[in-house]
Amino acid sequence: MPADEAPVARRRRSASIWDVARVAGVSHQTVSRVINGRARVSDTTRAKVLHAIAELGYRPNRLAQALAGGPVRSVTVLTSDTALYGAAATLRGMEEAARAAGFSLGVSVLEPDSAVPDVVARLSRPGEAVMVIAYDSAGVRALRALPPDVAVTAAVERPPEATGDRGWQVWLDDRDAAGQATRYLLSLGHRTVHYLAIPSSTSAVAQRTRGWADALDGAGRPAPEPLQGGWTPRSGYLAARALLADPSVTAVLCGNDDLALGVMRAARELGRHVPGDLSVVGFDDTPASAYLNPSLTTVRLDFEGLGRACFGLLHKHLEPDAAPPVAEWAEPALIVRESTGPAPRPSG
Amino acid sequence: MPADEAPVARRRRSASIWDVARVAGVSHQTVSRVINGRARVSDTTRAKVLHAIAELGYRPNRLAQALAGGPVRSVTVLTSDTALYGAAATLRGMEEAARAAGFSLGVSVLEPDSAVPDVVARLSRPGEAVMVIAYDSAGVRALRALPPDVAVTAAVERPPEATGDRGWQVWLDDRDAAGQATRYLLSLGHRTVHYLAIPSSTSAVAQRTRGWADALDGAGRPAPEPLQGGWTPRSGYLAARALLADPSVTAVLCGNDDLALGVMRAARELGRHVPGDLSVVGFDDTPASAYLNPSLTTVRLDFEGLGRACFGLLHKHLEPDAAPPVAEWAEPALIVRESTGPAPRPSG
DNA sequence: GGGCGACATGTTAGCGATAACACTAACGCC
DNA sequence: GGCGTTAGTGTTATCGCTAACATGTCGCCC
Repeated sequence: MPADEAPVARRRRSASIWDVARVAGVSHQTVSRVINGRARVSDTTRAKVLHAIAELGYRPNRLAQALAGGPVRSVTVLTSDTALYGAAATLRGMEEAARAAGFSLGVSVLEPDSAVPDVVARLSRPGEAVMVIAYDSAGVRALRALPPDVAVTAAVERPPEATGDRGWQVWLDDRDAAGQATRYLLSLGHRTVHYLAIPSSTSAVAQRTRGWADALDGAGRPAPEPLQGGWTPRSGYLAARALLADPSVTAVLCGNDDLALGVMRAARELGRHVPGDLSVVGFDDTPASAYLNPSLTTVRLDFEGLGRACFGLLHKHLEPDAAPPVAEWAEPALIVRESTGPAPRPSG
Repeated sequence: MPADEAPVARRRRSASIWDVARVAGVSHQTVSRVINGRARVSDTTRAKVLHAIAELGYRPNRLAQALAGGPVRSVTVLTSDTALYGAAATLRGMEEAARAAGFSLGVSVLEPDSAVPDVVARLSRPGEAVMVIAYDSAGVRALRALPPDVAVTAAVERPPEATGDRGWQVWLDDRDAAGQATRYLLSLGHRTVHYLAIPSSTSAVAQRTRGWADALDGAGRPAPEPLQGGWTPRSGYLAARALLADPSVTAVLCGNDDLALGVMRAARELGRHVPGDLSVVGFDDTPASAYLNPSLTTVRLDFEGLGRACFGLLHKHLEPDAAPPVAEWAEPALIVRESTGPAPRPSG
């Protein structure tokens, strides 16, 4: 009985390298050579094969290519929350660079509590190439958990201690920028600067916190206890409701722009004018920050460039000869806008 | 030369199903049975195999699994600009649902000008499962270009004309919400409502535009020509600089929150108070919108739910028996905040 | 006690490609 | 003419896995 007549729609198998070979009247290996172009094939043969490929609508099966030991050209990104600007922008940069290099990208999101074996199980094969966006503790944990047989580079919040690790990690040197922002606020006459931190990725003190504290220290100013915030505007809002009860607080540096947004909202509700009574500085320079009311003074961070570089690093390791040199990314830079101003004159 | 150490995987071939079989003293097929759990294996044998797997740190190679005809459980998402809130949030929803179902997700970003064959070439194998985020024309083009052998579902801006297509597309029914927002503004006493549109995905009139125009029509009000905006705050800002020169404009409905942000900025610079002189409504309800100054009246769109549903649909198609029913997503809803208010009394 | 299922397992044949090697024909050189 | 070289092509093995079929081995029933 012809199987064709079955009512069930049969999945017409699409063309394989063998079909192309048959149509072109050559061996499958010759087809492979034409596809990969790394061995010599005569022009007439090549033309026949290309013709057959077009006729059959043949596309190489990447799974089979990879299995058979061909170059893999696919990378998995491990990241935690893509709702966060930094992670999302980094991912964009990675994607862009990967696409430019002809790599395809897989994305796997880490839950705050995802177990290590789970993470490892997501990788599709041994030797898998991975990039980790490790700005928070989930990312850092995942990075540590990766088995030694995976090729990995990472975008991290702070430079690793071990020098051996530095080669395959990239980060934004925002310590300096945090200091710069702090000094800028002091120069406006603020007695001190309060810091509302984003959650840190490790137990160590974050770079931004360090930069802020060092700048205060350098100026001989008291460094208040840094406040621990979250990532969201809401979290900044809640923290600021408490913080701004203290009238001596006139300048707040925030770990990201979302926190700063929440802080400005809280200030408004408490009748504190920004920048008249309170100066606010953010981190990230999200696209919205220039349009806020008031527009936000912030530190521009080149997450996309970092993402591109992270991929570039990985590419370099996977294909040392083919990969272009790893591009630089921009240094963090303070962007002064409307949310900062001279310290208020003490009333009375 | 210590730089070599980190990311490059030690090329020691990792354990295969054969190694496990040897260690456990069974055939490789029995190992396959244990892994997939869909055939009977005695408890003692299973225990031996599991022990061997643990001992060797064996992980199945998904490429080989897929190639050999096993279930594939991986999906590629085609999207254009992940910097846009709608696309990013949809992607998050898809990712979340895919992860919950044990699928892995590939992401491929469409350039505005990416050629059709390019897009098709990105798919890793025939029969690939694909989701398309088709809120803009690049997405719609990609959707149309997909060859018939790929399983595809899509999140689209507006319902397809052909009823046959409806089964595998999902969309947010925002026409009604646009009407609701428009009627709300009219109820505040505004004579009419201007509309600043996001770029539309097709040549047809977008749902939001329809909803807005219909509401004005239903109220017997003149419908001004809709303004064509882009996606960014800057684009809203520029459009509004021109629009707000006309003092009769008292209410603006914007195609997304970013445009609204730009409009509010322009209003401020032009000395127009929001909401006193000008009411502004957005679309999306981005996380920031509640914290803006003034906080933004907007239409909440459940992009994440839509993304989850889009995956659910695909899952249903790929594994009709195993897939759970496709979850509902929330209806668009108008969220009234501070950026809208009574129409200004005509001066003089 | 022989035949028949059910169960548990092994064996073989692919999936669609690449790698390694073998082979053929044309060419140059002495 | 003999012989090595090289370009072009075919043959075979292999990647790690699953599907389909083959092979035992029980226990059960007539």
